[in-house]
Order: sequence, then structure tokens, then C-alpha cells
Amino acid sequence: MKAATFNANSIRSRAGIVLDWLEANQPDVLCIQETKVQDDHFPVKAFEDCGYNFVYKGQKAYNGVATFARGQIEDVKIGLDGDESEQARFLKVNLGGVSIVNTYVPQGRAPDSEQFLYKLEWFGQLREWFDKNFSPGEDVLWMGDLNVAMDARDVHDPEKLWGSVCYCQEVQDALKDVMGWGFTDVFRQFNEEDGLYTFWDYRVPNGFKRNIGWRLDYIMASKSMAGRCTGCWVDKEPRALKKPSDHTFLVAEFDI
DNA sequence: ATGGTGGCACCGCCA
Repeated sequence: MKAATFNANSIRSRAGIVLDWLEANQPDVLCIQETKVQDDHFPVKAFEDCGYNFVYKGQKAYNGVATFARGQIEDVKIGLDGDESEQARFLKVNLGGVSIVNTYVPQGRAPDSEQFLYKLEWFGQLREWFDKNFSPGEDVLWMGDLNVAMDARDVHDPEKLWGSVCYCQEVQDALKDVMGWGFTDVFRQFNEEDGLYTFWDYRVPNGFKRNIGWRLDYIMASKSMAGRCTGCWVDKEPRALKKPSDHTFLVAEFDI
């Protein structure tokens, strides 16, 4: 099984990039975040002949998640239990016995904001949901834009950035708490060096070229899945295209 | 460099 995640920053603007990437890489599942489109405007036509089934949950202008799969999509669950916000950030499916949880974790805006509290709460509700619905022996992948840099290797300037909403003690603790359910960050099973990122801020001049980025996207695997992971890598090619997203594709392969 | 880019909905907000 090949699994991938991509923050598209508008599925309508990036439909071509997604179609080309699916065609070239043939993943079994692709989780997309920040589709930025309400459901009745989702570009269904663009994807109808691409050989993938897909489900989505969006809202106007912000957030939104979509999951593409080559095989049958079953047991779709939209929205995280306990999150009353109506923000489209959570989409779980089952693919041939593997549960795929696609999340766009709240960014958090500023450390002293309500949005930051919402981010921490959201992680808490997610941990509760995993506790209630799965046992760590099951085949589960949790992937998406988690809006957390786990350690100093995951940001370009750890000293300067420490304390920001995606790189501070509170969010690292919150993410580790969810991982405590039984998740492994499979990217770090294969890549130990620093400077390997999935996101480069548009506002940083030539940020991609200068590799001024962050690792904010993850593929988290339950024990049984992590043990069968044979590789995990960042595909930076889409970032070199015209009109790229600010994120790129993260990919993992599993012996299943 | 106290700005800069990008998407969406609307003339600001969010990342």
C-alpha cells in the first residue's frame, strides 16, 4: 500500500497538480487538506475519470478535507466527536481493513488566542476518539497537516521560531499525547537528518529555493502498520511546478 | 528587509 498526504491550499486551484501526481505515482490513498471549497462546488468533474474514488467534506473558503482511493471506500466518518465548531478538519475512511484518518489540525493563529486553545483541545478530542474507537493492535494510519514541528530538526531556525504556534512546548506535548495512543512517525523511521520539510511559507522570499521550511505534515502509523512500512519520503517535485501549493506531498509505502 | 505571497470571498480573513 502506498499512502500520501498533501495540503493543496485549494483543491480547485490545484486539481491539475493532484491529477498529474495521482497519474504519475499511483498511490492507493491520498489524503488532501485545505480543499477550501464547499461540497456543492467540489470539482467532481475534474476527477471523474482519474480512476480514483473520493470523498470530501468542505466549507466555504477555509479548511476542508478530501480522501482519494483506488479501491472501495467504506465506513466514512466526517467530523471529530466533541468538536462543535463545524470546521471541516476530519475525515476517516476504511480501505480494505485499514482505517485512514485524514486531519487538518487547527493552525492556532497566536499563542494567546482562542484559536490556540481550540488547537490544543482538538488534539485532546482526537486522542479520546482513538481511545474509544480503536485498539493499538489495529491497522490505522493517521495522516495530514498536523501543524506541529516535532523537534528542532523540523524547522529552519529553531531558536528564533521556538514559541510559535506550530513549534512550542504545548503543541509538541499535545501531539505526543495523541501519539501515545500507539502511533509512530514513519518518516523518522527512515530519515534522521534535519532540513527535511513539507511546508515553505509563501511569504518568505524564495523560501522553497532557500529551503526555509517546516515539517508539518505527517504519516502516523499504528504498531502493526509501522512495522510493515518500507519507506517514507517527501516528494518535492510538485513544489517546483507553476502555482504550487505551499506544502508538498509526503508519501509512505507499506507491505500490505 | 518591520515587508513579503496566495486563496477565497468580498472590500478583510486566514495561513
